[in-house]
Amino acid sequence: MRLSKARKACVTAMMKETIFEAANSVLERHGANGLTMDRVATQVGLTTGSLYNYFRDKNELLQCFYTRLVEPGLQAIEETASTELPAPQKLENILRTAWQYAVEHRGLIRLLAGANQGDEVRKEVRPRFLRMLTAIFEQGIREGDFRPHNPALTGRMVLGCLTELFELQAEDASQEEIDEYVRVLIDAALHGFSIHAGKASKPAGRSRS
Amino acid sequence: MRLSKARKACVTAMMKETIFEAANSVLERHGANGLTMDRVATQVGLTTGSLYNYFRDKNELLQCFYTRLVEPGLQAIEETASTELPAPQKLENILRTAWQYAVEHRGLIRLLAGANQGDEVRKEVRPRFLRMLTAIFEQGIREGDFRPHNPALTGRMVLGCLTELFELQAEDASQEEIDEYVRVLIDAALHGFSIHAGKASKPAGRSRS
Amino acid sequence: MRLSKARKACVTAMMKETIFEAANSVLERHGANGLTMDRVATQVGLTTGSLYNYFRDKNELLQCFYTRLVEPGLQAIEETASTELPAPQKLENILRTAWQYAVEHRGLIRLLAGANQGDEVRKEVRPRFLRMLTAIFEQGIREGDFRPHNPALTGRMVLGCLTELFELQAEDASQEEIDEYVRVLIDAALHGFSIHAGKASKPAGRSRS
Amino acid sequence: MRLSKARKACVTAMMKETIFEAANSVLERHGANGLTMDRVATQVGLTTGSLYNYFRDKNELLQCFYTRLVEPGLQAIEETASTELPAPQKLENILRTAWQYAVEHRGLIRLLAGANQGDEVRKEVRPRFLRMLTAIFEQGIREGDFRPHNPALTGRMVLGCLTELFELQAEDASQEEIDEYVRVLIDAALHGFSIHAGKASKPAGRSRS
DNA sequence: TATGAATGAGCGTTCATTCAT
DNA sequence: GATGAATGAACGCTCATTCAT
Repeated sequence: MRLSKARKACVTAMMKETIFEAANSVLERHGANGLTMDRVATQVGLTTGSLYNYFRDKNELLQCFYTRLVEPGLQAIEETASTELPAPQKLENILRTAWQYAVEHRGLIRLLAGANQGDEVRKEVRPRFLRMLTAIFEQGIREGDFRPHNPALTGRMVLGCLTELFELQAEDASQEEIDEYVRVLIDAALHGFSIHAGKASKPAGRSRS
Repeated sequence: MRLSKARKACVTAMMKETIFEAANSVLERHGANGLTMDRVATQVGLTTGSLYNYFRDKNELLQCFYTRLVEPGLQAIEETASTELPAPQKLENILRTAWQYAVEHRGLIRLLAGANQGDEVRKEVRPRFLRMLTAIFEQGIREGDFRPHNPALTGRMVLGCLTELFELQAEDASQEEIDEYVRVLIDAALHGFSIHAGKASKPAGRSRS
Repeated sequence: MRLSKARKACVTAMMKETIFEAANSVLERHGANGLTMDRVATQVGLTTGSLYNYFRDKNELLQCFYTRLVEPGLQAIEETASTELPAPQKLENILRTAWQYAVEHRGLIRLLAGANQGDEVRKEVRPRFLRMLTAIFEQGIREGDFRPHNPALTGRMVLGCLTELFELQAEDASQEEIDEYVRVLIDAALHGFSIHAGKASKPAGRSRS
Repeated sequence: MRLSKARKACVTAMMKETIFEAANSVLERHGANGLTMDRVATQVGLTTGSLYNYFRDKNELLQCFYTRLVEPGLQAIEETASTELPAPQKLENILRTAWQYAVEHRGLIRLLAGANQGDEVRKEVRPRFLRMLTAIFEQGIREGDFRPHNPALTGRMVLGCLTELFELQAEDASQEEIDEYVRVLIDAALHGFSIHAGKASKPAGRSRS
């Protein structure tokens, strides 16, 4: 009896997972506004009504994206951000971690990009992300890695670039492209593109060819 | 007879314009998902059905955003881009022009930000914008203003930053904030934030004052 | 143009009336819980969605019962109650008026009897009716027509009897039966059924101590 | 084998009882329209599906209210009614018994008051109650306690007043109020409220014939 | 017999779209 | 051309009911 109860809970949890992944996949294919309970159900091979055995309502399913993806993702990233590394290194790590996340959960991005549906999720994610990036730029300035500037704005920029990174991935870019994107972004953040800029930092090689 | 025909065409065109502007205003107030034919009609002072005398369907109305806003906007920007200026200056001009556009057509941004509705429009705008930005970076590299790098990627980044600029405006940021954002962005593009960056090349202070 | 606008308003009003009557008839046939937008629509010969051209939502349609039936009905009855007649006569008039109303709007009663749907309506009607009946008994006591007693309770009783009157009508009772019911009710209110009633058998005080 | 069969039947019967009581309690808490199989199951500690081992469908469960509550209640009342007491006394006893019942089974009243759900139950209860009350009035008339009149109608009235009594209780009236209500009702039935108590108002005619 | 997962019909509601006038 | 009434598909959600295990 007790076993079966535990088993049930487990099965239910797995089902929630399955449904959630179905939602994710629907999200990937149809975007935030195309995320229909019906489509999700079909994707799992269920009827619409059955979903409600696992989620009280659509919102709870959506919340799931937050609980299962956003929250741990953000935490992972925030962990990265709370290391002792210098700001530029942190930035790179964060970008890579975020991108990694995006790769594994392609649907999430479309939800975050969506207009109506994931509003509550997005409302949470953006400012949190922004705060974190801002903090990193603050650190960079404080520690002398970055020139003084308004870190809230640069935080924003990186967020924008990150969004584009997701877009890149949505377009099925290769791993190499992604890698390069991150590299170039970090590089730009550090030295910009002015040719006079990195004289020393890029002693030879690329800069002149 | 021919005259009346011409007049008719003209009147129709004006009406389309009116409707389109109504849609724009609805977009501003209610966002992409709140853009219903009904609301548009009410805004113009027509009936829902009447709209279909001017636009085959909602999509065609949406297309209008492309024709009337995006297209001229892009053209303005592309003009800016086709001047003889050096790339960095172009970049700044473009950003300012784009931002100006966003200010004047707040609805457009909400459409582009929306998930489903303006998909086709967005599908057009992005690559074109991207191409242009890429070209500028190519120019900058060619002319020795920028270090060699993959310009398609930097174009993307700027596009991302631009999107954030729009977001900034959507949050009702002040003119000063916007200005600063653009300045910082240009600055970053040129020199990055590394404090060691231009050690010699930038002996004193900020690059842009 | 102006004419057509007026005409439209008129036509709309008539349609609302039609729909409302359909709702009424659905109510009669299927009871409060069977009052479906779909059924109403079918009854009118429309699609469900069309109803929403006339009523914002189901609740507004329900409100209509209050506005069109309950309110004027109660007002008519309250007018009856505010005349200069002695209480017993008022009582009779009220019962007759109420019954008249019930005859003309059979659905209303089922709504009032319903559990969920017409809750808001009923929440208004009962206390108002109760207050009125109570007032009449108060008057009757004050003017010496009725023996002193708790008029709130007798008000309740009459309300209960009235409900039964409606039930009677729901069972398709004949006019004669109804008439008799009212007569007997009035009679009972006045003299009760005790055969010894006025004899003097109750020289002092209450019958039951 | 036979024993186990009997035991089985017994266990089943007890389970039905349990479920029924759960339904009752759900009814009390959530009203007629809130009576869902799911809630009942939860209340018993079973699964929804299990209920169907004991009741073919929801209706059969509802029927149970008739068998277990209404039937014995009516029988108790009918017993009261079949005593040798004079009609007025019977009336009072019945009212008190009915009220007692209502107190003990608050759920039942909510079911009877509900619109759809308990329809079949109500369809049974009303006429039976009516018949009984009618019989009492017949007796009263026969034995000379009541003036001659149509007893079916007065039965109805008392039924209506009884319903209001239930309503009173649903509003959480105090025991005193209830008592007073019954007292006043009996009083009214006997003597009405006319202060002249019929002395002159009914000089001749009906009262004696 | 209990379970619990699944069903399917139904509800209220929205909205792009059509069409006779 | 404008109207406005009507449509129908879709959506989120509920709940009685079924059935393999």
